[in-house]
Amino acid sequence: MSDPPTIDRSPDIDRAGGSAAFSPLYQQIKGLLLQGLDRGEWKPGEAIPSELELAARFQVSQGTVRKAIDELAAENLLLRRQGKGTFVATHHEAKVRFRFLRLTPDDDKPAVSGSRILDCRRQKAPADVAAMLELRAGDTVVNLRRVLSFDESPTILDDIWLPGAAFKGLTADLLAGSRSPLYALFESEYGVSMVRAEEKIRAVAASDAQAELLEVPVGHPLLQVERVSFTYGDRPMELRRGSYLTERFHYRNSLN
Amino acid sequence: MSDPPTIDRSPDIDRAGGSAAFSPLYQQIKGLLLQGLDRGEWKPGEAIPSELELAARFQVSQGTVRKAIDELAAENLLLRRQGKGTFVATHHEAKVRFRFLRLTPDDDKPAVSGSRILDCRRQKAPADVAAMLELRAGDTVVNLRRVLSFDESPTILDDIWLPGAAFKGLTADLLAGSRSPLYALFESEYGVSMVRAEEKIRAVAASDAQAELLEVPVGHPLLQVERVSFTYGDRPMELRRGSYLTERFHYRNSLN
DNA sequence: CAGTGGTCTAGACCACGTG
DNA sequence: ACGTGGTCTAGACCACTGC
Repeated sequence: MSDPPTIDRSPDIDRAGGSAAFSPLYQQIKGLLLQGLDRGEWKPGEAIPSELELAARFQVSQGTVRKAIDELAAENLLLRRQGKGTFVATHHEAKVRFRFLRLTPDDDKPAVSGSRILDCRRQKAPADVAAMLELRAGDTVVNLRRVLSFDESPTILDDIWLPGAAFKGLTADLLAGSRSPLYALFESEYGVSMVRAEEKIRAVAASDAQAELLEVPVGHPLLQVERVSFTYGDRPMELRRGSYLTERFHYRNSLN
Repeated sequence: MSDPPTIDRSPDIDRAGGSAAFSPLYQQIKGLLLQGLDRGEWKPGEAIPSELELAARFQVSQGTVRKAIDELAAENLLLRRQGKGTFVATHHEAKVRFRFLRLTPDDDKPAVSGSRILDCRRQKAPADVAAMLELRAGDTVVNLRRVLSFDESPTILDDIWLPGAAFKGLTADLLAGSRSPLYALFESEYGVSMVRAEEKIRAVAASDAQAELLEVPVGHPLLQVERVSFTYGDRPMELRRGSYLTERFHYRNSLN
């Protein structure tokens, strides 16, 4: 049944090169939990075992498991709900979605949104894309382009690149028939959970193509957001280049 | 000496309206520590008392103090240093500064920076500024405008508004003679610690005035960042409207 | 060596959600 | 009534810093 996984309880002796790498127990537990998440042992939205159960499985105290879970919850990988259990975060919840969707209406109106797929094709990765997704030159990628509209007016242009190996069978038709956000679909259909992202933001002038799609003059200022998204082992799984119209929307950010 | 401050240990009975507001002990301790920080009992850069000392003072266990400090450290108000103590965060450390300075060179070169003060005057707050700083219409504010250059080329235009009451005696001369970042100066000279900020980001076209100062054509795309910064009690203490040139720099952001 | 924060444990009890 | 996470405690020991 529960083979207690490999845990190193040695208190600092017997390590290569003196006091090299000291890893607290709870960090090791955290690592084991991360492996479980990565392996899909517990799926997004599901509950993980209770703290006492994990403590028994890993042969540590409840407090140690608790501290491991605390960190994963702080990183938004897990979600604690008192009285119910601890759940794997999922992009199907609005709360998680808002962490990645930073463009918001100036007046906080709801705004009806629509997505139009321009293109969805598999091809060899351009050099820059391959580098950012940590692929080998020539590996296959999926390139997806779309326009998002709010209240019928085109507002976001997305140019998305995904590793081909992980997203077999992703087609424009499949996307068109989906009402859920992209990351939710990645999660449910391809088992890829986006957990963290890095963005680089610039102001640029709209190109001819962009201008036409967004229905603004050429040269119109656009907010350009280049995002790399990561799954569980800090493995990059998406490169997204977004161009936003910011006349009635803005990108919100909090500095803590 | 140490009057143990008011702490409510009642376990949920005797509260108005049933199970209204339950506040754990460690949250109350956190509140007391926040008050101490706000009052300036411990200044930025200084150490706060040790966990054991605080536990004795507040009549709780070390673990409870620890949990309070953990949260304040997670919010970057305090900084723990093993073996040394727990310190009040300060904008004089590079680490803190980077949390608020998000514009970075595309190639991570150092880049020599310079600041030129355009203007620094006291005046009655415009309505929008008053609202965002939670001042009364007609209260005095300080308006500060400056250009920041990197490697001699003007890159950032700042239009900064501060509550006049808290920043008495702030002049262009004083600013010109300072080599430290603005927030470090606010901290040392005026006892105002910026702790958190909210930003709204847009792409806009450069106005005549902006174009001239940044040495670009009128209409050139600029990244416009409107920031409200807060001190300890979530009290807004600065409104900053920045316009950034993003040809050789970008605004970096992490989504967690 | 003393003092600080960091880890780990064990146990008691509370608050919440669901039967 | 039960199981979950949440709080609080007390004590032992470890790791880091500085005298």
